[in-house]
Amino acid sequence: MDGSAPWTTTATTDPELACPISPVVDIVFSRWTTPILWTLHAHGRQRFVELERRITTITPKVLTQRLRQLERDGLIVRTYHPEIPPRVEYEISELGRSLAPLFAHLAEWATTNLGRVDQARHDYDTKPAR
Amino acid sequence: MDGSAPWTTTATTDPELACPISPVVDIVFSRWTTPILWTLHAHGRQRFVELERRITTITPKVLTQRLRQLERDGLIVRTYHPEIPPRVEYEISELGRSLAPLFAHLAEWATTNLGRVDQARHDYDTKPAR
DNA sequence: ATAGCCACTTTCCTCTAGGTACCTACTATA
DNA sequence: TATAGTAGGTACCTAGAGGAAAGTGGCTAT
Repeated sequence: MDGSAPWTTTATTDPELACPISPVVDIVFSRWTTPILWTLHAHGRQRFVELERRITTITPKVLTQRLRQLERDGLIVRTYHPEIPPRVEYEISELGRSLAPLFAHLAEWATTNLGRVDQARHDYDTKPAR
Repeated sequence: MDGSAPWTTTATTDPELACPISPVVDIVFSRWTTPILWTLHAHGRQRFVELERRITTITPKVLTQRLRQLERDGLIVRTYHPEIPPRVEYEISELGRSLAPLFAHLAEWATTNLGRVDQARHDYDTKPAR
């Protein structure tokens, strides 16, 4: 590995993956994974119902599915307490925590540039003069 | 806006968007947008067929759809040359270029942590001891 | 005795991104 | 005449993600 920027390291070689970040996108940036990770990071260790209540529009089925996937990928840790009633707690793992600066970076980009995207969309839609 | 980290600025207020980066994810991280942006950044201004050849598995229909969306969002610029045969060139816009450090960051995370994800998956799959 | 809580699970349904395949108009080349 | 190249467009179809709603089991509170 040389010290050049990641941008320049990719040749045309890879057949399907012309893009080294596609795998990360699959793992981290599906529709519900970012809200879950974000909520977990923002509010710390939480139970199922807490997540359900904070991410108001998610259904329990999908929440379970995403949590299982995130657990399998090692991004969160699930702790089961065999009490009555059962108690389960979810928290971000060390690996998941390593995404924090990335998310912060993303949030920063959002605050400064989301307006430009809206503007671009408006411009595109209001001048159909080809 | 105070100077606190983006992480801490989100309360439970937002109904659907418990997560400020969801909009960015919708715009930038769909299945084909990252390979397209990556390829455009890595190889500079390109024509339709060049993109098609580099992102080997994409179909022309989808490539058109994604390019249109990226153009509308202001992330790329499309230049039409009314020649014979017609020539069209795509390149990253300034707004799109502002994503570069983010992508580099992502690529870096991928190289250092993707192996851990694989390991976590393997661990999860090979110890069904609940 | 009924209702409720928790953490899901199950079934069924919808919706859309993406895939397949073929088409357009024009020209250069063989 | 036929083929290839260019930048797509169009119609049809499939698969998978996600939504809606109800159920489960064990206990507790009223």
